[in-house]
Amino acid sequence: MKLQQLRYIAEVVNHNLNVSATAENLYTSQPGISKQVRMLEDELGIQIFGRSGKHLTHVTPAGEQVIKIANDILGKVESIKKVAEEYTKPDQGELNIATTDTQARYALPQIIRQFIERYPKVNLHMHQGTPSQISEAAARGDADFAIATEAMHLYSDLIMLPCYHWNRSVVVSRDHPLASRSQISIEELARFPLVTYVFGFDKASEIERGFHGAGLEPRVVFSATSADVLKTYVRLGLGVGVIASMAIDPVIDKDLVAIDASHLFAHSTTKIGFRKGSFLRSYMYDFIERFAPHLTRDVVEKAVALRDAQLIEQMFADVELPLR
Amino acid sequence: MKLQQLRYIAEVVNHNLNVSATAENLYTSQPGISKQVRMLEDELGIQIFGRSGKHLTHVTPAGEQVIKIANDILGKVESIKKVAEEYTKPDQGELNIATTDTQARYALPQIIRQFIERYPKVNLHMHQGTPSQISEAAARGDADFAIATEAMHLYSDLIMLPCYHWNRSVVVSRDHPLASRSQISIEELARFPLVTYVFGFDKASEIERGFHGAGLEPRVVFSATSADVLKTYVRLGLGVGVIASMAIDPVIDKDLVAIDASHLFAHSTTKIGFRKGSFLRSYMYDFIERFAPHLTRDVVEKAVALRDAQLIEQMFADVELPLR
DNA sequence: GCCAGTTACGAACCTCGTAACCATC
DNA sequence: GATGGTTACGAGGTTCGTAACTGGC
Repeated sequence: MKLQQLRYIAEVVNHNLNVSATAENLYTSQPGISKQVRMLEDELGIQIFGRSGKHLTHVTPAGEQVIKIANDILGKVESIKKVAEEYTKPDQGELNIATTDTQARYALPQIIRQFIERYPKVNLHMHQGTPSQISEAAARGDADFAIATEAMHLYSDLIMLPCYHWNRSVVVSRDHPLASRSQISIEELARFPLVTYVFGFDKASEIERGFHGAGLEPRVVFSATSADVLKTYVRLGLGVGVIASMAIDPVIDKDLVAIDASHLFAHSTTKIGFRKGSFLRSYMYDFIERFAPHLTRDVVEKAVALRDAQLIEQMFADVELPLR
Repeated sequence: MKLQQLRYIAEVVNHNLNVSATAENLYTSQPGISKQVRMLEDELGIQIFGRSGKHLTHVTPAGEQVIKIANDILGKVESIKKVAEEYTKPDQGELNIATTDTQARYALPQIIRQFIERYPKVNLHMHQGTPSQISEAAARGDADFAIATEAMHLYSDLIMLPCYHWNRSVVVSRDHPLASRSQISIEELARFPLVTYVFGFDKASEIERGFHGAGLEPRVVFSATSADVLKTYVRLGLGVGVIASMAIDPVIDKDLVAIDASHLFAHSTTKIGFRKGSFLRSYMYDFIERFAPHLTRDVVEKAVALRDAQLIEQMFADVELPLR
């Protein structure tokens, strides 16, 4: 058994069992992978992939288990490399952050500015995507951190730590009937067409819950994943915006009126997640603490030791999180 | 980085940094290992081993971390092999049990007889040793199971599950003054020279505690690790034996008198332990359940998911364990 | 001077890439 | 016929063992 073989089977799975595509992605030849995969199967005496003729059609049950462990191994190999780099290049390395538009645009810039000032030799890469893409990137090891609000709980391979609560605001243009109001009821809001985040995406569910709790059905005429896009359509008069309060910039958005809606919808919690068993560089701990000051290295290490999502939730049950 | 290199560094550590001995043990050449170790160090850019001249003197801090992860990886490589064997040879394989004399001699024979009858193709190997040797064998992966009463908690890499409680008996020859007594007090016992397990070994501490609790100091004139040895010296009239009740055979030991001492010393708990993250073959689950019927596969899997020793202890807090 | 690790070198083996071939859609 | 996997084969590199060498105790 070779590490290379484990890499190959893991990557073949990541490429939907397409060996040619895998080869291209790994800058190697297709026959090479094909052969190593079969050699591993021969050595183990089992089929990892089911085949119809020459095509790989599915992963066998035995294969599922093997691939799961192979991914653990490959993650730990990366950990060894990171341990070494921690000694050879203390303040140098990569930091891959997978997150949503809103976080990247409104929550992270301050932190990242400070961070790159402190760690000029750390190369920072941002990966944007849907919450599930984000979580998967972290679970696969493509990203060091996943920062998002929802869907993260679906990946049991991730350690997730709560960072902060946030609320929504209703946003309208200055000439809108609601513009003069300082407070709005859910019934009033329900009369207007809404412009808000894509349902099922990041942060929609609390909005739905807010309306349903009052026996109302929201009328969403336009939805998108990015607050900037939403604001643009609010400006066009398409409807009333319901967006994260932190996504309202007093300068840029001075042509809009924002009305706090924290009494209409329950707050959401943004979390930071990373792969279980992965080694965190010192600067990664530092990043976490800059992003969420209550998540000191000690706290993070304690949470890592717990490993279980429910236990970690309990650990933070009585911690007062910041509100943004 | 090659798996072979990880194997080498792990084995060099297991052989007290003696490369020649490692090479011999792995049936390979000393220069081969030496070279691969340095190649790995070069690749990682760190020293794993500290050297004075040509001798390896110690493991560096970075090395400690790397070796820890390397062992995880090697354990998972074994898991992959076991997964494969679970499919290719369902009722076939190896079972390595590390345990103490007493368990091997009195607790296990029944179970093992049944087990080899059910699984004739499983090769069973028993490794005897002190509790710490036993735990280490399991933690290193040399043994699948560690079965012992003490010292197992020192190894955080092990999952330990409680199997049964047991008590001690006072054992004397038929002509001894105590032979006619049906019950003994701690004060009476303190008047006689004792023959019992080596202190610090398996099961001594509860005996010490029993005496100290009454403000007494036991006078141990002879100690050994094996109940059979102890009984032999009781027969010679060297002293009064205090041994595990299960180590008294009504037939073989009919020349001795055993008096229950469960009211003098708190019971001990025998545990079964195995390495965290290791894959357990079906027959291994079966073995556990035969040895401790409350440890069904479900229960074991739940405990494995908890991972933490304290949490596992809580899990069994209200379980009534059998008494032997 | 002995023990233990390093350097040097050659044989055997393995990995990988190219090219030709073949199965499935 | 296009896509994708297997077989065949040769070049290049890697690993491993033997042998000679060298630094500590």
